[in-house]
Amino acid sequence: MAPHPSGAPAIQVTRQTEQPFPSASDDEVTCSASAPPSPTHLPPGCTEAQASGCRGAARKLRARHGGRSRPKSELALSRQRRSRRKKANDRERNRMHNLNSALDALRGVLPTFPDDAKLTKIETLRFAHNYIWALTQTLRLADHSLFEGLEPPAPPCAELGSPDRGSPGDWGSLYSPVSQAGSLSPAASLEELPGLLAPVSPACLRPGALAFSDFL
DNA sequence: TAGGCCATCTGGTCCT
DNA sequence: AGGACCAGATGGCCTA
Repeated sequence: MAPHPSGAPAIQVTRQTEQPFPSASDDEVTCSASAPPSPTHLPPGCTEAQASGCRGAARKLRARHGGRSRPKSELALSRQRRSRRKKANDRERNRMHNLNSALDALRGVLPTFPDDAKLTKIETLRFAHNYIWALTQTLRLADHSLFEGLEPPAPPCAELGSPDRGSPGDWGSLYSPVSQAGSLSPAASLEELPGLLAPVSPACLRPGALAFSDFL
């Protein structure tokens, strides 16, 4: 594995993604910007308020430009549209890259074998969901045993999924050191997980006890 | 070759 | 107005 060599991966999911693109110098407004669902092309005659939907917008535009319309050539308009599209595409690509980075970070904190095939996106999300659920259950069981001063309960294999589905995708590394090292840091209380988890589920660590697919 | 996964483009909608 | 977000479309790559 070792996707995150040292320290927890920093997942920076910001509402406002950085924009490597300089602010546009667009100086003109096309009708389509404020018009109702209009396809790619500017409705012919739109700026002349022939179309009822664009009338208000056209008037506003004229007002903004001091009452003087600035007709643009078809060429200029299309060039402008292309430029905007290109910028939007760049932003979208960047956004998806950020999303994928976050997904990679998530993969990094999920326990997998080094030779495991990379989880797909949907697998990663499902795995994470079920993994969190399993950890929660384990913590709950550990709390129980602490309160009652008893031996830890039986290995919660049943809690972790269907027990007897050992398969090529065996998943004995659920509580492996690799999975614990620095990867569970987001929640401070989780730093004690290794100690809590270890005694609780020895039987589940047996190869074959847990199938990777149990968490998907 | 079919099917799954993915990246990218695109237009629409919502939000600031 | 411009950016973020979303979903649909499309094409490429890979594997069974």
